[in-house]
Amino acid sequence: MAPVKEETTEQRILEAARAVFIRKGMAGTRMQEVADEAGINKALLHYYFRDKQRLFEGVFKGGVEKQFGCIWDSLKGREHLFEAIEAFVAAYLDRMTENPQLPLFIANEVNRDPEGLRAFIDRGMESRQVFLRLVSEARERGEIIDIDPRELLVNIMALCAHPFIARPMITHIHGITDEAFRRMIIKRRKSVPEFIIRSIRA
Amino acid sequence: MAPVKEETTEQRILEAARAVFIRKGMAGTRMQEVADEAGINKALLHYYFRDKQRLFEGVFKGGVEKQFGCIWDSLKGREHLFEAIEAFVAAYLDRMTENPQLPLFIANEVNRDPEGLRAFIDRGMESRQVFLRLVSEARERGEIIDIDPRELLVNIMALCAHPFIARPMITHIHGITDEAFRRMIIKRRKSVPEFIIRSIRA
DNA sequence: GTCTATATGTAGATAGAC
DNA sequence: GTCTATCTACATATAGAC
Repeated sequence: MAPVKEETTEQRILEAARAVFIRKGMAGTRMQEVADEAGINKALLHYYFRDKQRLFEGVFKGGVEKQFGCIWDSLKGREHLFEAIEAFVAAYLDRMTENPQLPLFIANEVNRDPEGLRAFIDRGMESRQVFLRLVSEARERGEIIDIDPRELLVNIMALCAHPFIARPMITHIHGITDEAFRRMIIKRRKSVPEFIIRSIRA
Repeated sequence: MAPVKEETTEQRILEAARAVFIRKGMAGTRMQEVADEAGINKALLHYYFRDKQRLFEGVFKGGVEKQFGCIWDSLKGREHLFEAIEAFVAAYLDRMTENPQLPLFIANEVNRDPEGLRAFIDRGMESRQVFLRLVSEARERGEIIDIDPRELLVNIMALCAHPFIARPMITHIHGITDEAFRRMIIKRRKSVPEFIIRSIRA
């Protein structure tokens, strides 16, 4: 077996592919563009990843799944619903700030191939259980109104993800710069949990 | 000039193209697939629309812009913020129920080519003014808390659009059928305005 | 492991018959 | 207006030298 050298090339390919796939989507991505961005040629790209599909999966498993997974993990070990909501929103917005194109990319690929991304989706099932339990407990303590917890979860994810998905529309319609958009996201770390909790508090 | 016969072919092309573009996006769409879906061949497709770009624009202008426009129009002539929110949400969800793939399609194309869709975005500017005025008036009457109206608009659109954008993720993670998803959307016509108004009511 | 060159398939677009 | 056949360009993928 080869000693553990710097696998810089494979690393560079994955980073490049990740960038291009996220920018252009699966169909819009050209292997040439990935090769260029990685500073190599197409042949070498195919040497590391036999074909486009496997390259895509490599990117997905390697980075995207993990990044989304750690958003879900922010729910684990929480004792109180409101605290969990704050943690989840903060984790979501922070991860997406690092990777503003990610939500749209995910949405696309999940639509394109729902089966292929099952593993990715399942990654959140455990945390979903935690969330449902916290809602149920808060309800029993009379802290929140009677609300469908699944719908609540949809609302939370909507408020986190949508600004990134509709970013060009938002910046244009409100006539704000990218910098102002960034500030808006920072504000939302506080305002979104407030918005949600005001809605559900008994 | 030719007499006004049934322009069924152009019509059929536009419907087919609309369906495929929405399913596959610009990059993922094959002219062959559009031709098949319209029951014609590629040559005839190019006869009616010189190239893919023009076909895309034809679809966009013809259907998508109009459909989104009438969501914005639901705000016009409203006298009270809460009423406006209810009308907007209802219009949004009804239009998207007819066309569940539309929000993701729009999000993609606005990201792909922000300049090209400026006209589409501008279509909502007038209604945006109406909305801002209603927020301001409600604030003066002391009916709502002090909230950034732009952020409120983002939240409303998020709660309307996101379920459709994340639909496969939602149906899978909550283990619900398409029929249950449809029922959830119907419920949201009521629950989303309630959710929003509870948040902002003084 | 990395390159150049090339094979193979396919998509967009046109020519020209009917 | 609609078709068949074809051109051209380009994208994925492989062969083979170094």
